[in-house]
Amino acid sequence: MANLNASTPTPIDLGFHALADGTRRAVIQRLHRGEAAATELAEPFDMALPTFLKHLKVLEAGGLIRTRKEGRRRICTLERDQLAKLSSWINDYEKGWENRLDRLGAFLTKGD
Amino acid sequence: MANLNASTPTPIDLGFHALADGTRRAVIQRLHRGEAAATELAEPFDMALPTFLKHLKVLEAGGLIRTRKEGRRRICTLERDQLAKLSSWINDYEKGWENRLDRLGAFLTKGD
DNA sequence: TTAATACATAGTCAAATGGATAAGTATCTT
DNA sequence: AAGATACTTATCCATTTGACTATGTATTAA
Repeated sequence: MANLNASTPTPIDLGFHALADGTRRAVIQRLHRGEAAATELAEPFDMALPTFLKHLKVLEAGGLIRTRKEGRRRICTLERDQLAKLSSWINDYEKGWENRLDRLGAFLTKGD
Repeated sequence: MANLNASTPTPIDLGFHALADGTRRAVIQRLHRGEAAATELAEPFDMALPTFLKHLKVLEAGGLIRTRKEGRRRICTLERDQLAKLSSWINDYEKGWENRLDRLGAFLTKGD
């Protein structure tokens, strides 16, 4: 039977999921030194390119990177804000704040 | 075909994986206020007990909780060190340090 | 000592994950 | 204009995940 309680994963679910893999963490490390295109990022890994691109999508879904198209290249940059949020989840264990800040964020951006 | 490159997940893989689920994060929140038995922890969740116990195992595999048996109850306590390590992975992006500190830790505890 | 409590184990199942290959499109470069 | 480059999309496959039910075991309580 399918999971009837299934709800879409939250951004924080997706963020931590993205961090739960060595390849993806290595990409994050690399991007700390500046943005790069997909194939450049893929180069150190012994993995088919479509497989690697899936990792990039997981990172993007987790809000950890942003990507844009430049000509035929897809440039990836680190989203330091999301890294900070995930770190805060761990450290700010007054988790009431988490929800209040989330609602505040939703309020402040509701016009987008 | 099976993945021939498959290697066992690292502790940090398991740690972040454990954090990538709302039920498990709620358990962590709860344990910040003190240890508790499995069934007590399960009580707020609309989920069969064996399902919940699997979440506890994922938390334990991720090093985020420790458990012990007290009579028929299984008591769970938070492993703040592992939370700190995962947070550090995010914040200390001079990742050379990660490995050096791991080796230092191994050295300092090698007599245990 | 019987019954209730608190797990523990085993097995099933659908969906997601992480890998692959093959073939298509879009953008430079020559 | 043709070829090379850099993705992109589609499909496939084994394993893992996260849910369930059913049943077994070990403590405690009556």
